[in-house]
Amino acid sequence: MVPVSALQAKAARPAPWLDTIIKGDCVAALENLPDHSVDAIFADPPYNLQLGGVLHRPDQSKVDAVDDAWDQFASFEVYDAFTRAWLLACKRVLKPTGTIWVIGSYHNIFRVGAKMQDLGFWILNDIVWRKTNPMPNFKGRRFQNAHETMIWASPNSETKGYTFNYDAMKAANDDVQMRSDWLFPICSGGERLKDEEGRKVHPTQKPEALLSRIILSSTKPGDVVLDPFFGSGTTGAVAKRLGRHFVGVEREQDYIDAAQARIDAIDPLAADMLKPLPSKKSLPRVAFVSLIESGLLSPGDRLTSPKGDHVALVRADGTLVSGQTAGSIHRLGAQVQGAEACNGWTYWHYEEAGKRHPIDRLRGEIRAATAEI
Amino acid sequence: MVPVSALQAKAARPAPWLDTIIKGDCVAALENLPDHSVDAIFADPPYNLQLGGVLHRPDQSKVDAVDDAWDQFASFEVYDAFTRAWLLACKRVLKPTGTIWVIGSYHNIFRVGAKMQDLGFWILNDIVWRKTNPMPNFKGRRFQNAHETMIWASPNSETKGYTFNYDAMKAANDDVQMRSDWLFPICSGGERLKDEEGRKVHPTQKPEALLSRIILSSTKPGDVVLDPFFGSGTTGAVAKRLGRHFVGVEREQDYIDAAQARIDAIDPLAADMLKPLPSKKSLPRVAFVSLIESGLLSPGDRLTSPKGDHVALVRADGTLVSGQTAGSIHRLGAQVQGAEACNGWTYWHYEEAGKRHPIDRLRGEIRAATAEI
DNA sequence: TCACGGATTGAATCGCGAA
DNA sequence: CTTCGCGATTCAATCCGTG
Repeated sequence: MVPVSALQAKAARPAPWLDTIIKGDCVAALENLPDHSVDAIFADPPYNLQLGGVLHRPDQSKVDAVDDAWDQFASFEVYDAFTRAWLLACKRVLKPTGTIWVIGSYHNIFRVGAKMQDLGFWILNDIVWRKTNPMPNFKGRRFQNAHETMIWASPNSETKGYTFNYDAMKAANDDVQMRSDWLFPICSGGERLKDEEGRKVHPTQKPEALLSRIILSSTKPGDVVLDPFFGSGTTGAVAKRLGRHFVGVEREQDYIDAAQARIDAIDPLAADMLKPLPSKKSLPRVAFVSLIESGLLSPGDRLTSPKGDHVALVRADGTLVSGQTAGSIHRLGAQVQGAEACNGWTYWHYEEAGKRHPIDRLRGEIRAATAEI
Repeated sequence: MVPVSALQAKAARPAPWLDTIIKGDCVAALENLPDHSVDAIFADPPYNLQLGGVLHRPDQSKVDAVDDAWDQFASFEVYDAFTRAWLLACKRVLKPTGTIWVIGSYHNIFRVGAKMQDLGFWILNDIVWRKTNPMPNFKGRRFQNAHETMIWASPNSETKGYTFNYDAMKAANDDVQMRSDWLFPICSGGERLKDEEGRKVHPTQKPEALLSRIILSSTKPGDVVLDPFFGSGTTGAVAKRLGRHFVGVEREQDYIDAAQARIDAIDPLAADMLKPLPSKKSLPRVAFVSLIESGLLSPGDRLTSPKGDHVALVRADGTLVSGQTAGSIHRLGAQVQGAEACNGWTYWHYEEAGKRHPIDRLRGEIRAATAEI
């Protein structure tokens, strides 16, 4: 039997694979990770591009296409088997409350998405990355391919408990909900990793802005983000900067070297720059009765619906009464509307200086008086 | 043996299904159409939404969800079999030079796209319909689902000969290539079909603007457009207005009645409003030698590369000579650059008033002098 | 007739934790 | 395991009634 002290030491010691790049094939390498050990996954698998010959621009320059060995598959069947294998490995290491992001183009994303559904992943959104500066269609035979597609999914249809920083996304988007179409430039300029001869290190390096939104939307500080196709390490770089842990898997030593150097140069942001915008649910709970106890409301006070067409009286025990029926602020609000549910805090209003205000405002006063900094 | 005159009469008589709505299941109904008989297909199949209970808005009103019987499938397997069947039927009736459009959401589009690839369709683009006014995410648990996806494909990987009105799309897009992300409002207002009680006739009526861009981009006037899930008939209405023929297949009589009345009320646009923008390739061909024949160039004239670093002389037979080598404007242009191919019309320049101009300008003068209106 | 405000609505896989 | 209480949650556009 293992002594308790040893167990405690083990629990306290961080996993050896945390914040490292594991060299090897993604399915084999993931066997080093326990079940349900990562909070989020970003996967940028080979797109299985099926290119014909060499493509030239109108000025005769050659398009530097993705023709690397790792993007070559003999058939759809082979690609599907590959997809199934890495998705299963990812599903095993992903926490039930975690989520996975997969990016692809029309060459592969339909096969990947269908396989994800077959394996029980539950799609939460498909997100379109609209490129500000996509490559033109040189032959003029199709529309300019100006976007890529990401699938955001839960590992099963019991989607309870996954992280979505709704309020942060909304605040970042001028206080309206973040949409499923995102606009970003492709990775270029100083952000693009180059070797000594100025050649790009990786043909499909993803922009940090894209990973930043992904990580900020669906993980919390301290979470572990896995990237099974680590490449040039954008996921690791952004995770480190944003105070998240990363694990990368990559087969090619050149990519590993470049990614490691890149990540080593990253300074994480200060913790107070990463403090998540508190969701309303995470605010301390205030019982309605404490408004009475603190004197903000008194028994017998008159509350109304937003338009004043329903009236209720405050009782000393923190219930409301309206006509023959009494109940909590929520139940009575639902009842007078004939609705199944109601947020009593925003439904019931009190009057002050001739104006109606929701009692949520009084709750805010209590919270402010007891707030931590 | 059928007399020749009967064959001719048959050829002259339009097919009985042209510009009609065929009632019935799409696979069975398409058996009425011969092989390779339609130029384009727009398919808006059931999305297979898998909704939980009722969804309420923050104001407690109920969301009118798509819960029609035609969108119910027992499993992914059943949906896949359904998809395979109608795609095969479509593939048979589609001309080899025709193309197919399929629209869907993340619920079904990945399965549909994978099945299309399995059946040998060759994807030309995936197109994102970005909605200006999508429904919000009421619970704040996901990103606002603000787009749908369309797949544009050729029936096989020999994609030669399909219609893509590149220049018209480019001209319509402020003279830059049309991208793969399109912005349109959802169908509402006066365009949305309503019954006598003001209820929407069809839960998922598509906007005419969307079909208009599809038809204008990938068909020619007089082409036949098939819609195997005709619904409220947007495809037929837009096809008729744009001078294309349509065929619809629809199971529900209510939808057929509404669609037929809608189409009957459409006035086709005048033919000269539909004249396609001539693509550059379809402009009358001009032989280089005709520039000499018409006196715009003379034998012995000096042509240069765009930067003046290569020089060639015009010969009377319409070839160029540079140093030891001679050849067409295209071959010699490629040769002096060490390139495989070259557009000699834009590569070779003549000098006028101290400025260099491509000889394409002289070609333009010849075309203008012989142009039709 | 126009301006303004309130009501309605659209392909939606839409909560969480304590008891 | 289920049940139940708490209470969080919407954007753009059209339509309609009122002044």
